[in-house]
Amino acid sequence: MPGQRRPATMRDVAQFAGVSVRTVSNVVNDQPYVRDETRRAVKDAIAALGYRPNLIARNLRRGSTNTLALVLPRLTQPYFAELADDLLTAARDRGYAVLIDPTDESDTRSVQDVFAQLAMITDGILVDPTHLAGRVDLTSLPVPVVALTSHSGRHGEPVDRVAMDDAGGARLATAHLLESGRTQIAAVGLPPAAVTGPTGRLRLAGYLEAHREAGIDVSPRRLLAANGWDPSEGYRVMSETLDAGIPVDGVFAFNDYMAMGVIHAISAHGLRVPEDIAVVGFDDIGFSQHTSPPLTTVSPGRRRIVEAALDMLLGRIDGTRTGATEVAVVEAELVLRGSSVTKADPEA
Amino acid sequence: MPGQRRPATMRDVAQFAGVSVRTVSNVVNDQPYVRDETRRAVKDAIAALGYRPNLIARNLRRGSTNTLALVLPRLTQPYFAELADDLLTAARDRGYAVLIDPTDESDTRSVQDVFAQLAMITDGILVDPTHLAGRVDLTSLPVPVVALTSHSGRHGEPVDRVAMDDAGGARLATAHLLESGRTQIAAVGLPPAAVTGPTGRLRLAGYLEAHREAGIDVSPRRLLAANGWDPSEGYRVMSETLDAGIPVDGVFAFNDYMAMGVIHAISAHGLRVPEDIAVVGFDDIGFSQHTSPPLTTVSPGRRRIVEAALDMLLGRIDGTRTGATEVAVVEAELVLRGSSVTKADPEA
DNA sequence: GTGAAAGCGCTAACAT
DNA sequence: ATGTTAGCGCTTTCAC
Repeated sequence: MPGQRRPATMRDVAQFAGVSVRTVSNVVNDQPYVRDETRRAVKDAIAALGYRPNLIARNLRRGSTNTLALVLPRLTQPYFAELADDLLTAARDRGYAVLIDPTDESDTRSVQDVFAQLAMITDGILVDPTHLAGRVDLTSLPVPVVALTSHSGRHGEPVDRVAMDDAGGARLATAHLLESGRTQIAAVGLPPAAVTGPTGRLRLAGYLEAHREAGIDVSPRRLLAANGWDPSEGYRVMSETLDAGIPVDGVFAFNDYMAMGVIHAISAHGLRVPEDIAVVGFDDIGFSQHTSPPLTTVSPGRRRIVEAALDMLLGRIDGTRTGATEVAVVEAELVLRGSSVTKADPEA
Repeated sequence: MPGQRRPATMRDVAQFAGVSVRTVSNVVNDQPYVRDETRRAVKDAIAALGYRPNLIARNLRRGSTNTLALVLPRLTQPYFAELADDLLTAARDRGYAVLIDPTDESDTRSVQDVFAQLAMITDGILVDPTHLAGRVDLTSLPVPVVALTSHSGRHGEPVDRVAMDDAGGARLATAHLLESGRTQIAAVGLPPAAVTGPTGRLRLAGYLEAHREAGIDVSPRRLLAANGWDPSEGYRVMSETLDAGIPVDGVFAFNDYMAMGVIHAISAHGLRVPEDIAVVGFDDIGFSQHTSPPLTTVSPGRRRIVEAALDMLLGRIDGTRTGATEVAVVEAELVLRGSSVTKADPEA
């Protein structure tokens, strides 16, 4: 345990420099009204004493902490890890620290308490609310909240939010499979996936809509439920389907992570991707470029989502954004890769 | 912007309950010396006013924040994401919030400042120091620090640390390949990988040692440098090697994430894993169970690393751990999967 | 068992 | 342009 000496306070600096604390504060906070000479003396004193302003005291006084909270289920979902990474970097570049709070099922705390606590120690909260469905009232917190949600299309939302276009993206993915001649397309990731919520419903809706537009029937045997959106479930569900002899020539997995397991199951059954079964995922996580074959997927525009959400939140915090809650929808994009397009068939 | 009313303070509660703030504080902090009757009255007042103790004020007074910091390069590396996830959960279960600070090359802040700031707003810091090599002095911070490092074998470390057994794990991985009859084993991930540092050196050392023990020569043509430990580099490096016609029948990739790219490159060249080339990675990230084929890898004992580090750090914080710095080494384990073992050949 | 009051280190209103 | 001081909301020493 080093650094034993009591850290220098503002008073120490003032005394050392022969000025008042007021002046030290002015210098530390780059206030204009300080003579250059005085400023210099104070800076010297600061350097001499190794003074650093106590941020907790500043927080108490100012009532703000320069910290944001990010609430999400688990970082083990690569999409969330990459989302968090983007946010961490973006927030850091704007001078904010980020507290990440994992609130999945293993969490025994009261969700409302969690938010109340976070509200007290941060200036604003970003939250992926899908897994909290209704267990928390985000409207009565003392700090602004921006939700990162699915695009439900509803209006008059209780909090600001940035939505990805789940249904639109799913439609793109499915239409792409249909256009390349696939007609027996499995959808992987329906409820009872504990944490699916609206996201799963919307991606299913996009899948259905694409079929409707193409005039192709959907078989309930190819609507596959998963208990969680991870590779093991993708693997299990796909294996069972193939074992059952259900014909499948394409798969739309509701996320990339599951798609990994799907591809694994397909090759374990001696079938080829994409020749026998084409696979498309959702999320465009980093891995997807380097599966074998690389995964065609829907990019939800993660970067833009983070930027938009941060803009909204900081706008609320500094008061430049006022008035009714806003909803921003970020468009999804199809990223074509080898898992859905054969080399001989790059017609897309 | 809801919740307009000024939050109730301890004084409000005291007044409402007809007691002094001292008593309210006693009740809030579960101090013994309060009459049951009084306690009840205070609790009622708290409920009636919706009082919540102001954590910032408490922090200032107590000089502690119940928050830890985790400093690492990027969450885009799945190993770090999973490490962070483990820590977040473990810390949450012990009543600590976690601030994650990404400090990679894109960071323009002074590393020393970053730590000084974090030290001010947290009770302790966990850091993966490999990417900070020497740019920071962790010994003179006002809070305890525990480093999550490679096992260099050195003693008299300046800070507590928990090390994974890089060299031992790499030896296991390589020995496994050699024992299954591979003799032309590429090592993927040598410097100049910007962020490699000791980790890469140690994993290389294990690779070399296994060869020495087996009496098999190492060809420098199969020591492959990477610019970063991600799939695209694994892909590039492996492709170039195969294109150059360098004979390879096994690969030890210094992490799983690169191994994804390696496998991709191998199949893109029309070769099979493991029949033509066996592949082993390092980290045992979640994905590795569901690549095609599943990836044999070295599990560094991530969970145990996190638990040990948290124990150390909290021990220093609450003073139950004192004295000289400690080093804990967590043993690595080989996890056998399909990328190194053919079905016909499960001799391991 | 409870009350009064000091003070954590800072910011900013009020002085001059 | 700078000094003096109140007070952010809490914990805790000191009284009783």
